[in-house]
This record gives sequence, C-alpha cells and structure tokens, in this order.
Amino acid sequence: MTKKISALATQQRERILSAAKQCFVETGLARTTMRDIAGQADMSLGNIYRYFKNKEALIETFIEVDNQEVGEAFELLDSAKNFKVILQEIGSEFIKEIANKSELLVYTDILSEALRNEKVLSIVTLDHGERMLAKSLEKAQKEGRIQLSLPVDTAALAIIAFIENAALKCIINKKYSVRTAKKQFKQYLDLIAD
Amino acid sequence: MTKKISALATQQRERILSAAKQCFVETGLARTTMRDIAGQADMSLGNIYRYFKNKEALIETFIEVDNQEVGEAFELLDSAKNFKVILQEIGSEFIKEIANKSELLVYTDILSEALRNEKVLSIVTLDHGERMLAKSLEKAQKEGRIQLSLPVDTAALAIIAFIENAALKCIINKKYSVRTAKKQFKQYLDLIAD
Amino acid sequence: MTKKISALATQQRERILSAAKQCFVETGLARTTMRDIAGQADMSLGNIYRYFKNKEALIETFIEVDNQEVGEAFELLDSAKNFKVILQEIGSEFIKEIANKSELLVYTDILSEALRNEKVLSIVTLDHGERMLAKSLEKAQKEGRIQLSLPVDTAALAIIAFIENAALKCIINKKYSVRTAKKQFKQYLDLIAD
Amino acid sequence: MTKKISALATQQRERILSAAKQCFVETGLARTTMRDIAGQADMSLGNIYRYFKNKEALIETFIEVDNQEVGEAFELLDSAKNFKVILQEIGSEFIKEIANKSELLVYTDILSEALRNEKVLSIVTLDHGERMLAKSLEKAQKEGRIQLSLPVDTAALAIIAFIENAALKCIINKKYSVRTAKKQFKQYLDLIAD
DNA sequence: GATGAATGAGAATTCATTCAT
DNA sequence: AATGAATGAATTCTCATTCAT
Repeated sequence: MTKKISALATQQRERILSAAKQCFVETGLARTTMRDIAGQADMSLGNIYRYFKNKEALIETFIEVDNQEVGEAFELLDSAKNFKVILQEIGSEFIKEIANKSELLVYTDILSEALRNEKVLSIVTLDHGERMLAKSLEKAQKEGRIQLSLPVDTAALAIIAFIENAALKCIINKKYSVRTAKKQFKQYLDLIAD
Repeated sequence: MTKKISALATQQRERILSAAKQCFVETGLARTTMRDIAGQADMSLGNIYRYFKNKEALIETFIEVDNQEVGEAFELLDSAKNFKVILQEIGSEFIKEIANKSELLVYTDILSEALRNEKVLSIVTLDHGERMLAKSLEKAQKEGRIQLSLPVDTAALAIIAFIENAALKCIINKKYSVRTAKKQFKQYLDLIAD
Repeated sequence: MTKKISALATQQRERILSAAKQCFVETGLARTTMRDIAGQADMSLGNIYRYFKNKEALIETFIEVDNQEVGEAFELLDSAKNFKVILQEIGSEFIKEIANKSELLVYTDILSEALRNEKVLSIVTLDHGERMLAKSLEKAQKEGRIQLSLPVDTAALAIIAFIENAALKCIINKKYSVRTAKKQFKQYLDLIAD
Repeated sequence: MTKKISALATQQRERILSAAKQCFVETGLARTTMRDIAGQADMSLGNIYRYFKNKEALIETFIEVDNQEVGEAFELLDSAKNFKVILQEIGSEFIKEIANKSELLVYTDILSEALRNEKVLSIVTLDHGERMLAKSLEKAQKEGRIQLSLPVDTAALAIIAFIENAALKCIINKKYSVRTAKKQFKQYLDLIAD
C-alpha cells in the first residue's frame, strides 16, 4: 500500500514538474504562478501542495531534475569510432535545439536563480555538459580517436562555449542563421581537433 | 533655469538607475520591487514615478543604458600596436570582472527578459561586444597587426564565447579559479591568433 | 456538482453586487473602493477578484443588473382596467421611492458614468422606463383604456420627466414634501390623460 | 496694496475655477486631479493651494459659482410681450445647449455631490431655474400675458422637467434628435400654456 | 507670490498558501 | 486524495498635500 501511494506520488510529482517546465519556458521562473502550473497539470491548485511543500521547493526539485537530463547526448561519444564527426553532429544538434529557444529560456532562469541562491547552485551542475565532454575527449585522445590542439579541459570549455554562444546568437540576431552557426562550428572544430 | 531643472532630473534618473542596478544584482530583475529601488535610492516610492512612467519603462531605460557601457573596452584595440597582447589583457580583465558576479547577474536577467520580450530584445544589442571585436579584428588583420586562424566573424564569436563561459565557470565552479581561466584563455588565444 | 459550484458563484456575485450597491449609495460610484465593497460583503478583498475581473467589470455588471430592475413596475399597466389610476399610483410610488434617495443616488452616478463612457452607455438603457411607459400608453390608448392630450411619445417623456424631477425636488428642497409632489403629479396627469 | 493683492487673488481664483470647469467637464469631479487643474490653468500645482485650502474647498467654491450662472436666461421673460413664444425659444435653446453635453456632465456630478454632502446641498440651489421660471410665470399670469392650465408651481416644475429630460434623451438615445425634442417641447407647451 | 520636487497615505490588483469539504 | 474558495500580504501605481527654494 505504501508502495502504491508512493507510486502515485511519484507520478503526480512528475506530472507537476512537467507542467512546470512548460510554464517556465513560456513565462519564466519568477513570473510563473502556482495557478499556472496547476492549470497546465490539469489539477487543483491545492493539490500541488500535497506534493511540494511550496513554490521554492518545487523550483528546486525542478532544477535538480532538469539538470540531470543535460549532457546525456555526450554519452554517444564514448563509443564513437569517428569521434570528430559525431562531435560535430552533436554540436550542430545542440545549436539547433538551443536556438529553438525553449531550452535556453529555462537555462537562463536557472542560471539566474543559481547565481543568487547558494542552495540552488549546489544542486545544479551548470557545467555538466562540459564535464562530460572533457571526459569523453580525454578518453578519445588516449585511445587515439582524436587529436586536440588544446589541453582537454580548455578544449571542452572552448567547444561548449562556442556551441552555446552560437545558439544564443541565432536567437538574438535574426540575420544569423542556424545554418551559418553550424558552418562556423565546423570551421572551429577543425581548428581545435583533428 | 530649464537647464538646472533638467540637470536635477537627469541626476535623479541616474540615481534611480544606479540604485536599480544594485537591486537587480542582488535580487534579480523580476523580483526587485519599486520599493526596493526607492529604498536603495533613498527617496520615496512615489517620487520614482516622477522620473519613470512605470516599472517597465525603468527597466527598459536601465537595459539601454547598461548596454551602452559594454564593449567600450574594445575601443582600445583599434590603436593597439601589439594587438594580441592587448586582446589578451582585455579578455583577462573581462573574465575577472564578470567573475566578480555582479555584471553577469544582471546580464543573465537582461537576457532572460530579452528572450521573452521583443521590445527589450530590440533595445539591447546582446552581441555588442562581439560586433566591436569583429570590427577591430578585421581592421587589425588588414593592417597586418594580427593573423587569425579562423575567419573574422567566427573568431570574434569564439573569443567572446570563451571569455563569457570561462567567467561563468569561475562563479559556478569553486574549484575553477580566475587564474586558471586566464591561463586557459591565453592558450586559447594562441591557437586562434598569431 | 457543477451546479453547486456555479450556484455558489452566482450567490457570491450577488452578495458582492448587493454590497456594492450599498457602498455606491453611500459613497458614490467613483469614490467607493474595492476594499469598501469587500468589507460590506464581509469577505476578503482578494476574493472579490475571483468573481469580478476588476473594478470596471464589477461596475458594469452592477449597472447592467440594476438597469434591468427599472421599469418592471410598468408591466402592471398592461392589464390595468383603470389605467390612469394605476399610472398615478405607480408615479406616486416612484416619487416616494426615488425621494428615498438611494435609487436616485446611484442613478445619478450611473448617468455620470454613462455620459463619459461609451461602453457603459451601450449597456444601460437610461430611458428604459420611458420606453415601457410609451408602449403601455400606446396599447391602452388603442384599447380605449385612456385618452391622451399629447402624442404617445411626448406623453411618456413628459410623465417620466415629471416624476423624476418631482422626486429630485423632494430631496433637494426640504420645503417640498412627497405629499405635495404626489398632489402635483395628480394635477399633471389630469391634464395629460383622461 | 491689500486691494491690489486681493484683485490678483480674485483673478487667480477665477482662472483656477475656469480651468477646473473644463477639467470637470472632461473628466468628472471625482476623477479630476489637482495636477489636471494646475495644468489647465497653466500654473504650478502648489500655487493652487495658495488660493484654495484644498480640493474640497475648490469644488465647493466651484459649485457655488457655477450655480449662480444658471437661470439668468429666464430674466428675459419678465419683459417679454409674447411670453409663450419667448419661453418656447428659451426652452429650445436650453435643450440644444444641454444636449451639447458639457453642461449636463458637470450638473450631474454636482448633483451627485450635493446628494451626499449636506454642505454642498446647502450651497447650491439645484432648482434655481425652476424657481425663477415660477416667478416669471406668476407675474406673467397676473399681467395676463399667459394662461396656464396648471398651477404656477406645477407648471414650472413640469416645464423644467420636460426640458431637462428631453435634452438628456438627446444625449442618451442617438435616434432622438434635438429637432424632435424641440418639436415635442412645442406640443407640450401648447398643452400647458396659452 | 510662485514653483515643482518630494512625500505618504491609500487604491487596484496579484498570488502563494491554507483549509473546510 | 483532491478540490477550489478564501485569505492576507505584497506589489504597482496615483494623488492630495507640503515645503524648501
């Protein structure tokens, strides 16, 4: 019975967090109301408080969960034969996805939150992707699947930075297309890795 | 007399905007209240409305003004004899400054606002620094003061991206020091420019 | 269940509108605050906004509802055998009621509002009573229940005008009693109808 | 010197009251701000308080002054040879003028104010016109210049009431023209006076 | 006398949170 | 478990009034 309850609880929490994400993307962390989330989750306002102590707790949990999803793509790299090609594809995919705005919207808010809230900062690993990439790069270099013209850490930072800023530029600057961004990323990668 | 009056007005607006900046750094754009700003500016709440129609107008003006201050540093480059050295110094300076948090804090919020608000997006030039750098790089390359291993645009994007992300990492990751960031930036620059 | 819920909602809306009326009578449309209404309705301020989007919507609804109540008395006339006697009684009743002030107080404010607000003007039918009376007079004249010394429209206008101004005079001029007003109305009616 | 000062004072008070009237017509008594009035009078906000203790006092003075202007037209009647013709013209003129809205707008607000504020009620003579008309009618009847089918008081009330309501109807009901109103007033007058 | 900057007391409105059902 | 009505504190904004210059 306790199991059953906790299964429902888990399911409900997921439902709420998923609804929250949609709201956060649309309205931003700070401006999203509990009513918005309840409406999106198609449940009553009061019921949310059964699963989350308050808005703060909900946001913290959301950030925690959301953070885990990032960086999973990089796992592909570890088994990649043609590392550089895969890396380029992943980067291009990221640029496209981020430029699609919704991911970035929430990321920005989480960052803003984390910068001001130690507790949140300790929960999230904002450089999660970078760390995973660094690991993959190191392994690949050891195994001779790639040659880097920069130390591993610097390279990982450089690559992630380029991807993120190129994507952001796509959103900000209407004259800058995803296509150009991808092309520039290719040039860039050619300089860094071989 | 009109001069005097408008001088006061200008001064008061600056006082308010400066107070606002402090509040925005501490509390974030969205969570800062008009009362906070009034308190910080050491004036009555109502008086703020003499100088700004409403909160939205205040924020827009703030973003506009704040934006103008960015990128001024890059002007040094145009007369630099040893371009690369100056660029490295500017980058290091930026990393240090951004890592000091307050600049980034506000930048993040402005970004968040801009991504959701067309009007704000049209006011700010979020890639202001990048554009200025691109121009300087182009001029320097023509004049033979620098050699780039990437096209000018790509290089500018790459450099700014590295600076910003390195700075962010300083804040986020306590194990990553400003010193390391500066060192990595130097390596990085060596790869891109000669 | 939906029934129950909407029943509560309807009941609450009525409670609020009723409280609003009392406030409007006492303080006037423009000077009544939402807090006043909440207090009078014995509920929290915030709760009013569950039932009315904002003050404007509340006022509009109030005016609409209040308007419907006017003119119902005239329905009696259509089945009246002794039309003139009934008309005289209705008029006397109106004078008494209006002179009781509260009706007139709100009417005046609605008028003021309507004269400056097209939307309100389109909602209310300020000459509702007059129109109903005109219809009744026409019918009664056709059926020979009354003889008018003026065209129907002019008569209806004249009668309503007299009632309203006599009532107003009762309030304004302490030397002018409701009794006198009624007496004068009788004289007046004798001139217009037979 | 005192004289000079008081001359200026009088002039300034008139300027303010005149500005106030325009504001009241446009925005209503309750919604007009002191700043509005200052702007309209083309003087500083603070200066108004030199001439009027506060807003309430200003409004009271305004009402008092405004009231005196009403009813002057009726003075023509006392010397009129063809009383009924002149009366008809005056009525028509009133209908036209009131239907022009601005007079009525302020009158409505004054009425609203008077009904709730004993002090104001004692200041204004809302039935000023009616009283003057009653006097004129009495005199004219004595002198045989007119024959009334109603007692003087009732007639005066009836005539004023008709004029006011007809004018109001012109504003409220777009299908009802000033022309029709005038025509109906003529019919009406024929019934009451000879 | 005149100015208009500044103040402070509300006013409308929103929203996280609680609680009876 | 779930609902959503109700609360009350906080927020933006307005405006009569005061006061230093």
